[in-house]
Amino acid sequence: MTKPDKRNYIVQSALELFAKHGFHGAPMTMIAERAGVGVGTIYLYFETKDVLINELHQELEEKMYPFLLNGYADNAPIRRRFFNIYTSLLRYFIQFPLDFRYLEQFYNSPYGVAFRRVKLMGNKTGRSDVFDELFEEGTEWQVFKDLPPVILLALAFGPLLTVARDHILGFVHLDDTMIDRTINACWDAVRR
Amino acid sequence: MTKPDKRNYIVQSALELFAKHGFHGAPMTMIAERAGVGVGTIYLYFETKDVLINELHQELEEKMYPFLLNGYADNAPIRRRFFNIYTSLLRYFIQFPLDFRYLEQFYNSPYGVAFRRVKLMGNKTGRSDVFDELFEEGTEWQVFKDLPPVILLALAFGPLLTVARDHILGFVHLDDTMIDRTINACWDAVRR
Amino acid sequence: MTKPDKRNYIVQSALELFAKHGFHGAPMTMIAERAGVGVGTIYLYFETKDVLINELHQELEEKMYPFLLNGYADNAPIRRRFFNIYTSLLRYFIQFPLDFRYLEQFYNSPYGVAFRRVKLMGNKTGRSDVFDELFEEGTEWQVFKDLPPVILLALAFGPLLTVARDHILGFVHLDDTMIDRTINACWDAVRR
Amino acid sequence: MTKPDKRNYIVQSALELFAKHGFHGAPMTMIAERAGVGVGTIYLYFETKDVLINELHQELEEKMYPFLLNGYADNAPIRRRFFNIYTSLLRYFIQFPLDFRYLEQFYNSPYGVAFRRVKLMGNKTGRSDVFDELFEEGTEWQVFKDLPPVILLALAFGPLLTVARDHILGFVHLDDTMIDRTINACWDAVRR
DNA sequence: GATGAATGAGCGTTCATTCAT
DNA sequence: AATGAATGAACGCTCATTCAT
Repeated sequence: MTKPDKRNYIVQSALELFAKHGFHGAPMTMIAERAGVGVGTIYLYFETKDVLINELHQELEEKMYPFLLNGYADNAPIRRRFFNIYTSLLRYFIQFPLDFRYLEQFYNSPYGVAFRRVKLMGNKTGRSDVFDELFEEGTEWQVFKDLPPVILLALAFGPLLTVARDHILGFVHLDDTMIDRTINACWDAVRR
Repeated sequence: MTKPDKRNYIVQSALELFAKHGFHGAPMTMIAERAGVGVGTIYLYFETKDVLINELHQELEEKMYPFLLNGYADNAPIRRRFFNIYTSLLRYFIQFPLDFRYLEQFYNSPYGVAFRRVKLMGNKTGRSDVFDELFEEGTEWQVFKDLPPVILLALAFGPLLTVARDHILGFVHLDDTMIDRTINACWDAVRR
Repeated sequence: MTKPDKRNYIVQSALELFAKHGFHGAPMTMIAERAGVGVGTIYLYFETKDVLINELHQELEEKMYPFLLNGYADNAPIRRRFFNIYTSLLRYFIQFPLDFRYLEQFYNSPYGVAFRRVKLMGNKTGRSDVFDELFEEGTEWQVFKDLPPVILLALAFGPLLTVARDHILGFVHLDDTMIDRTINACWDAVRR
Repeated sequence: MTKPDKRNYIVQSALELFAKHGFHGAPMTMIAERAGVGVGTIYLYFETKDVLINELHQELEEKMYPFLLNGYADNAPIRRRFFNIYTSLLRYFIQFPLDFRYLEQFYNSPYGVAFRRVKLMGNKTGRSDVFDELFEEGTEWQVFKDLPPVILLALAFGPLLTVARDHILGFVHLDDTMIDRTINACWDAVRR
């Protein structure tokens, strides 16, 4: 097992356990055991549990971003871009349910709130940029309803999160058709 | 202090502390202290901390239900009923941010998942009934899009949760106009 | 076992273990076990291990103080007072070797240094008062050598500490005669 | 870097860190880092941390010994020899506060107690020899009080340790005059 | 010889739960 | 019914020591 391997095993183990049991339901010892390393080893790569949680979030965002941008064209019509990116997002959630469950926990915790607060104040690089751009442009061209960006975002993001969770928990099954119809409904919500 | 009084103090204290600090950030001793009772007393009314968490949820739903149904008329047009109930819901969240924060945590935890699983399987009384009825009828009359009820629910619920949280966290301010526009957007999402 | 009993068992256990093994050689679990209580119980009486260490020191000083002042007369000649208090001190160390070993560790650690620093700056109540008085008066009356109080103190305290330790470790045996001769020698050191 | 160089860097680093932070406040990794070597390297030269601590003590004594004997003449009068050696000792402590702090910690720990026990039983070479000789001869010639050597030693050593510590901690300033007066006072303590 | 990533026993501390009063 | 002192398993984290390279 080479050095970066070990870090990956830890990250993967943490992802799975945090996703399944929540942050405080997954002790460091359990993460270490599942990763096949000693507890101390985790602390070679992550200063504290908090750091592990935050870096995991960052890695996930970095992994998700290119996934969302796949096939995305800056100059395509807004509607197309909307469909493209939200379909990608929902597919991503479905394809990587662990990531989704993790991110949900993250944003629903002091970690995520702190993160959003920072993000909404200073404008950081990362996921929101492309979403922000889309909504700004759509508002400017009067394609979208006259609502604050935060609410427009909520109208599209909110249902997707709910729907993805329901799918993962088995309460509904999202095939391609259903995904498309769902995104369509979100589009109806935001478009003028 | 009569018996049910004590129970109420405990419930209120638990609500506030869970809402503010999360389930594992609120020790039983702290709950007892704020409620003005001994720790042991809590265990007279609630077998374990888990039971307390679940019963708190149930009480909140029971409190919310009449609030939502205020002014609700079974025989009103579907659109009106939709606006009525979702506006009530969003107002409730805004008016009782503690309740909202609590419920959010609850549904975003193993407690809530278990609860929903039970609810969606067997047919329970409770909140979803009136929503279910609304969506069933709306689908039947072809007012709503041809989507599974779970997804229709998500299209209206999802944004409301997101938007309520953003309001409580101070990321956006929801006044009456904004609430109305938001519900309108949700209506656009579900209506055919 | 009544409530204050428990605290006493803890204090006694901590004293013995700190004296024998040093602060970091005596884990809280070991202290609890020897005291016949659960670990958590210690934390009912002492906020942290540091607090336990500091309160133990304070209790010891409070216990020692009346012991030193036994038979001490403010208006006796300086020489008599000197003999009285230093004989008492040495006897105390010999009679309570645990206390001595504990205090030695305490003053030889960041805890003790911090304590002395505070004491030498602001003038606190406690042990040093009577010693200080003695040296001030003795200097004023030109009974003592013309040296800073800190050094006069060292000339009497230093050998006593060394000698007490040697006695406790069994390197020398201090009977009454030997104690008297030792104090006499200290007197020769400080007197003009 | 030649082999003995590495050992020296380790020893120096250990001295500084033990002196500043105490034995258990100075992890092996920290010692290695400051020495500019790998942790494993320390274990090439010292079997365990305990061995490192003990060998460090031995090296310090070996360094101190010639320092004390500087200008010391076996055939000089006892008084002169006394002044010579104790002045040297106090100067050494002041000039090498790191050494002093280290030695203080050492003698105030199980390490030091074990060391002294061995020394007082068997007859070892080292520091005490010249002190022992001095006190034996002084007692024989009736220059010193009729006290066991251990106590005579304590009467001179004790104040010096206390006074050196107070100087290093900044509680008093020892210039040449003060050093001389202090040694004088010690002489008064031991001389008949 | 030299390294430093890896280890896991052991630390100080917390907190859901119990039970004698 | 009501209490809160008492408990100890379990937590996050540290660090002396090892060993493959």
